[in-house]
Amino acid sequence: MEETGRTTHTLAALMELRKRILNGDFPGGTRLFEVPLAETLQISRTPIREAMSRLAEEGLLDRLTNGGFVVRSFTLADVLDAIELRGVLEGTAARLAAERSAPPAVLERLNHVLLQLDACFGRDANEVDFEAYSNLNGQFHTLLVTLSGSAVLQREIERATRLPFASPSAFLSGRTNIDVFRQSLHVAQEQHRALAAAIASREGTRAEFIAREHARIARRNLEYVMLENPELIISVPGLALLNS
Amino acid sequence: MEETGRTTHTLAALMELRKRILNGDFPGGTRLFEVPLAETLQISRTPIREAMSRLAEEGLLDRLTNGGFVVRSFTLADVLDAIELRGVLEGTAARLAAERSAPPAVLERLNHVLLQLDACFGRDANEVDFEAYSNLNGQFHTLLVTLSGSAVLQREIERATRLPFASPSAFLSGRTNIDVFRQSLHVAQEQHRALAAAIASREGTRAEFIAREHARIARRNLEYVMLENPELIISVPGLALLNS
DNA sequence: ATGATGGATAATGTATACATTCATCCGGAT
DNA sequence: ATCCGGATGAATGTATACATTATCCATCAT
Repeated sequence: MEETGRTTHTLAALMELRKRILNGDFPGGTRLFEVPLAETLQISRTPIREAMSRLAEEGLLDRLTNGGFVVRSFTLADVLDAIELRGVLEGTAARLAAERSAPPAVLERLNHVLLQLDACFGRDANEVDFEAYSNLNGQFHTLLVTLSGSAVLQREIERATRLPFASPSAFLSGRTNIDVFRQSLHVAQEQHRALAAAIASREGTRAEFIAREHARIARRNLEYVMLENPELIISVPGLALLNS
Repeated sequence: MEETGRTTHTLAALMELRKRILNGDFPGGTRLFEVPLAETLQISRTPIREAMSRLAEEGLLDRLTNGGFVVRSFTLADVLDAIELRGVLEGTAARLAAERSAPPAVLERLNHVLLQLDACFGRDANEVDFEAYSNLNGQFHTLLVTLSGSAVLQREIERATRLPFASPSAFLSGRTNIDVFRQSLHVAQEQHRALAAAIASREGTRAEFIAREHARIARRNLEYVMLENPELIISVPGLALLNS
């Protein structure tokens, strides 16, 4: 066989199918058939099956009762619930981090990220290094989960945030560098600070609810997109698979 | 091929492997190899792979980076966290049920189950129809999730609850009809009543925290087993795969 | 002695032929 | 006209041969 970039056919199919699904090439509810996909991707049915199985694990496909897969379909309510769910889970991570003594070394790293996030803002309120912020924001959320000290929770949070629109950086991609989003970053960063402070001083309930509210920024951004700027839908990762 | 009871080899392998894992035949961390399993189960590697893929989806197996699967291993802390996580998720379901107007018809069904649960208790405090209670308890928890009206949440709760020791009926199997557990049912049922009342009167926060506390009955039962009655470990579904 | 190297072995990855199942439609009997 | 039943096709299920890769161990050079 030819080299396809030093990877297995399964992984190639996985990435290609994921890309197409997130891109909206297959509307929600579309059934994916092995044979045509195998022909399209020029590989056999075996790695296609394996890839679809993993996409079901990711939550992008649903298994049919009598075999086969369909693209999972998401209503706006589903996406809002997925965001709320992330808030609940991250809130739990924050609470546990506060209740159980979070390791000082990791807390230190969290504060370091906090300072770096501060540095993303310029003197002018509208001046923000969007790219750097997005990257550091991801680090902050990862550290928060680590701080909880719960492998089980970490696993489920990673799972829930694998749906791109439920990820903490859903509205932070380069493609969505938009006034409204940029301005929300000041609020978000203040929440980051409060969250770190609450964890450091063992205020579990405070930490939990700050994290929930923090996730709701994404909810507001989503509502803005849907109601006032629908042409942005295609710019937000994963929103292409919103149906109806 | 021979008939093996009107099902596919994949499903047969799935059920058999699940049974063996939950039974503790493969200690946590054991790597499962396709070839020996295929020989043992008298089928080819293909359905074995498919079955293992689904067990990874269930959270019983972990994928290795370079292919292959290992039995997931759980520490006591992991099990406690899984129970806490169920509490958090069911709490969220309860809160949403309260906040969003739960359909009266479903609320009615919840109250009906509540009455049936009451009927499981005899005049003597120690007299409980354990089997019926267990069954109705499952219905109650299912209805609670339905009441939330969130398909996304329902999906994740079903997922989290697929680990048997994190299920609402983990300590309610016929094999664990034990004084300590039986007595906890009175407290549990009082929480069921309070939960239904809180939802009916739209008290979201109250509902959320009752549900969390409700899950912690399982935590207490687990601690009892571990500390005071370790020989019961094998009687509680799934606890066999606790390691260390 | 130690580290690199290479090959044997054993595992998963892949293609493909064939089996089975399920839905659909057509035709005939009532 | 309607219902039942079998043919048909298209889909997944399964077995298996072969390809590829990873790992371990022996061996050699330093």
